[in-house]
Amino acid sequence: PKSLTKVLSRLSKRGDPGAAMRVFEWAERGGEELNVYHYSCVIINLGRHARAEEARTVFTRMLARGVHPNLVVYNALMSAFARDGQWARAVEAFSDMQREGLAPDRISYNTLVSALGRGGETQRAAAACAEMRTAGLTPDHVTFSALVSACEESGDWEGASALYREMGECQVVADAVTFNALISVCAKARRWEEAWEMYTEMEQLGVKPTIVTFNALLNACAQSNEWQRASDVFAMIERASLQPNTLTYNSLISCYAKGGKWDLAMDVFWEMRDADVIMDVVTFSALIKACARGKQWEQAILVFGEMRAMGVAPNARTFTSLISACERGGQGQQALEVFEEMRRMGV
RNA sequence: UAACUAAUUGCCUAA
Repeated sequence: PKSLTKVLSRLSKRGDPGAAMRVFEWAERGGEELNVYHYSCVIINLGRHARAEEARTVFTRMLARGVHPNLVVYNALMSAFARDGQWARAVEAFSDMQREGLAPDRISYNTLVSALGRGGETQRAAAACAEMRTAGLTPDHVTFSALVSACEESGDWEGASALYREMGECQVVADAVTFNALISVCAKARRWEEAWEMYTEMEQLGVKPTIVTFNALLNACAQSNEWQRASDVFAMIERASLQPNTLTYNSLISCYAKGGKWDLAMDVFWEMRDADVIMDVVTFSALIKACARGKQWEQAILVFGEMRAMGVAPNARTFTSLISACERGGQGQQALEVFEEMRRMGV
């Protein structure tokens, strides 16, 4: 039974929801004694992929089999709803859990706060945090990070920095994820100065930045049109002994796309190729956008061709940028052809 | 910067 759990959890960590599911169903059919650990693995796995309905189905099947759900199962179910954007159903699961006589723990509250935050319900998220205190649990760095992230959608950087101050008052120590979230809020609010301030604060406190930190800073450059600073931020990555990833390069390309620097964006593309970093649909869409803004429709078409050659499937956003590139270049006929190709591809 | 622990919570990109 323990080894079956290990297999299930390993399969889900490798990001293969189908495989874990098949193993689970095979074990179920084989008359294997399935316990709460097995069910939780599957629910967690489905939840990670925002497949809330299936998670819910497994949950009911578990009840039908007479296996009693514990806190972990309820927390996982809430998380599944949260990822699927169904905060109301996460709240419902939270009440169900209480009705079953289970006392929500810190993770339950954190999951609830996160579910509400993702749903843009910042007021309710704050209320959940207050309720957590009433229940005798103290919010931790995870709670605060979730609350900070809840400020991102609205770009409420002032609310986020108020939370940061509150953390200090509560003696909760901010970690890298907290700072990354803070930087992201500033990025969203197009506040480069504040984003940079958060980074320096982080450095002063001796909190080690991660690649996400630099990705968020690069995004802050892009949003605030500070493309001149992008190469400096990028250079900091190597000094921190970190590896740039696809998101890093994509954000860097976005900096140059916003600034209309299509040639610099293309340089990033070559660098990405040399570094053997995987290029995805975002990479190419951002490049095409850079070409569009730089009035380089022919280059945009070339990039699109490269994308197809590499087997990366374009989506609606890719085509939007490509069509815009053609239109800006006064290539109405070309734009129409691109449009028709999009239709043919069923996008 | 050790290792160990059957499962659950917070961070980044192209409109």
